[in-house]
Amino acid sequence: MPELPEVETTRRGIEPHIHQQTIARFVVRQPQLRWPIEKHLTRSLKNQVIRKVERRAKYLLLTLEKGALIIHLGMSGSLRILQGSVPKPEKHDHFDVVLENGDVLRYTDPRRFGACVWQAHGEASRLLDHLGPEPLSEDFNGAYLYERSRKRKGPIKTFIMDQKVVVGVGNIYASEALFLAGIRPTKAAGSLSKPACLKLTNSIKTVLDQAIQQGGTTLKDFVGGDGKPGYFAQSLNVYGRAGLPCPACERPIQQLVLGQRSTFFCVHCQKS
DNA sequence: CAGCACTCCTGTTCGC
DNA sequence: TGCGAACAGGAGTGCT
Repeated sequence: MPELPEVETTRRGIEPHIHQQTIARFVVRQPQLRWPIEKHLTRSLKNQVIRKVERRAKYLLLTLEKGALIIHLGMSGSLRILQGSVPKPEKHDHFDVVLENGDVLRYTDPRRFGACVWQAHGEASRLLDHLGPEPLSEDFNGAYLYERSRKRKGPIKTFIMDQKVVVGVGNIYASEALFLAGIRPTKAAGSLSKPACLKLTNSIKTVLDQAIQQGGTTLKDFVGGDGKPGYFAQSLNVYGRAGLPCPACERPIQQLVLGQRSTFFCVHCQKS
């Protein structure tokens, strides 16, 4: 399921192929994603040049001349570059961005939790407006997390998954970062000490960095822009490993539900 | 504002 | 073996 590292992996994979390329056609086969794909895009994207390929949180931003195409991969989405003889679209291939040079950027998303929305230049973005800092930026640090979390009674795991607090930390990496920091996921966010906040921000950065370097985590069907899977799954310490031995102390990993999300941790290694 | 629960969807896994 | 139920999950939305 695409979290920040998977989205960044995708961005890096497609960027060299689509940057400064002109869109010849935008073909929509299934407009019913999280929000319907606007019909006018089929006409209006035509002939526009892709000026920038960026990422904000888990959103991919293709900046064109008149605005930006905001793409979210949801939990089962992927984007691939197709070159040469383009294979026939399959069941869940919902749209294609066809370039003038014949290459195709194809969006696939079985569960259709993803999105593709148009953002005209100058318009305020409902989607991007209220997002917290990027986890890998200097704005996200121990002091920031400490300050933001004061008086918050909810569990720290839920807190760091709140996109208004910090973006891009999804269910997998939240569990992994808390393991690395030795912090119990259930601990009230507001009760973390300053050093714990510093440790946690560093752990989040470390986990995300490593995942990006390994091309993301492929649990089921994630593929990067080049169609290849990620390799971070083999680096997971706790996620999805309920009952299996903790990599550090060999006691069984525990599982519980926080904020309606499965949460994994080690009772022995995550005491603070 | 904080903190929930609900919602979208389909592939996979589980229980009988 | 086959069937339906349960589960997974990002994050916007709406309610208390």
